Amino acid sequence: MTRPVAAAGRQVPCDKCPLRGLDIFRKFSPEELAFVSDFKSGELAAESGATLFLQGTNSAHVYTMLAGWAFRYKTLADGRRQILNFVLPGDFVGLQGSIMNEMQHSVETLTDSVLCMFPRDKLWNLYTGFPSLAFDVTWIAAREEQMIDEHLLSVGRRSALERMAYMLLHLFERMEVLGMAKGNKAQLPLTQQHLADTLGMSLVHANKTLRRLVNAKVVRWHDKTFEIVDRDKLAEMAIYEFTERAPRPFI
Amino acid sequence: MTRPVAAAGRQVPCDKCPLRGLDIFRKFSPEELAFVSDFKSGELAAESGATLFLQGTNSAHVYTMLAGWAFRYKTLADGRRQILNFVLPGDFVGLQGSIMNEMQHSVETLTDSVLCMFPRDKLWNLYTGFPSLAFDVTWIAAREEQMIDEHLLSVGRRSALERMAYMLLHLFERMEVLGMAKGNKAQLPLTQQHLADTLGMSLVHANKTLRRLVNAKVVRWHDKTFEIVDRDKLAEMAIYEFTERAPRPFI
DNA sequence: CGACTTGTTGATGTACATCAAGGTACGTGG
DNA sequence: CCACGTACCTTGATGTACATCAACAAGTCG
Repeated sequence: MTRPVAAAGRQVPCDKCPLRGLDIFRKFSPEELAFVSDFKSGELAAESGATLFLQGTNSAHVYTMLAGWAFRYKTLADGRRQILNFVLPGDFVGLQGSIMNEMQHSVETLTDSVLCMFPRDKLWNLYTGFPSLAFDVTWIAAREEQMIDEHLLSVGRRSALERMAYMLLHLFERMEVLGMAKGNKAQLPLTQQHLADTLGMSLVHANKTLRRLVNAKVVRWHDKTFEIVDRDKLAEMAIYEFTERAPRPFI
Repeated sequence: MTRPVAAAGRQVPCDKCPLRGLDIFRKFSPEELAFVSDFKSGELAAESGATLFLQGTNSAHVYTMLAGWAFRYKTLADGRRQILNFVLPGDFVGLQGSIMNEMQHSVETLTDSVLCMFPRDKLWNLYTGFPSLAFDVTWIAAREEQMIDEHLLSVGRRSALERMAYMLLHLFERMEVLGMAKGNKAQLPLTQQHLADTLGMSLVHANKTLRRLVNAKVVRWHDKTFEIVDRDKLAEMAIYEFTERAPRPFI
């Protein structure tokens, strides 16, 4: 289940970061870029299934996902698991553990992944030296909260079918802006068990709900290839409300 | 339903803020206090049932709750409502709308309330001038996320009875640290409809679930007075895991 | 080759929603 | 004062969306 995590030396310099080019990220000034490059202490290569953080512990590092998928989750004492959100390239991991003292959730990789490491004790330098970056950090925390809010609405008030439709569309749109989708297709490295634990339903019911979407010719999903066949219908089934994803406003 | 909101002139100076004394808040330096005093542009007196923010709009202000209760919620197009969290004294309201461009949730008061107003366009001064306060803002965002995470776990994976027990205990503990509880009693300004919309269940089922807790002599609740009769049993039913609530670590 | 993971489907049970009705307490205007 | 409306709480009857149990199929990996 939990496999070891290997730390690797530094490889991708921040000015060559492949994510920077995407227009969902604002442009950094040379000074910001220099600071971030210095802030970054290395890279972490984790294989699929690795536990990056464990509920109740703390860590000396914050990470950003450079390449790969992970998920945040919480468990109850008897093993019931709730997946809170998925971590895609560009997302923070472990911020909560650096701001508070202790992580209240766990994080596990879904694929072989590479993460950028930032030492926790230098986070304070970011706040004192680069308010624009500090604002970015808050922005990221607010966006994460926004996603969980919507997810909570789903689990609390949407039916299983609506929830499933919403989550698939939501994930697909996140992948699209990252350039991880090709047309209406994308690689989703999830099992149905992950989907079930995300949507707060049983594995069997997740399967049957997904089948309904497939039978209705709204989506396709074979091996790890996911395809949206009828996007409008999917959005309608999801009671989806489009929300603008503006890049953060300052400088 | 939605009643008007009245803005009042400034009344409570920050150095006399009744919340400051609570030990869940760190002490401010004189400089920080002076900045916050200047940042605060006035107070807002809202009566019970007032809509402070509406999903999809934005606002020129951020608020902190000075006295009173409110709740954050989202609705689906057909009216289904999910309450995301409750706002108690000391909590931020509307931060998301100031960091992002638009609020993705609504906020409504549960009681007559007084809020401190802070103009959105001066939030940036806080980041440039007072990194310690900027860090506080991020800390608050992280704490809010932590609460929603736990709530999502509840709605997704706890049974109705467990959820009810968890929420009552959680709210009671939040009130305790704010000095709003007397022994095992506290004033909860909620209706069962609010509880149902918080816990993602129907009003009828919320009533029956609550009755079960009352019949088991675990809690009492008459008029708006809530009482915990058997705290250990309530915690056990909630699958409650105690989490340290340390004040924020820096300075 | 068996052992394991992942997906699939039907049968059965149950936790929940929905519907319906009635109760108390409050207000209002007559 | 009563009649009326409204907000909130309560309880029983019925329906259904979901969970659980069980079995099997296909792929993969040692």
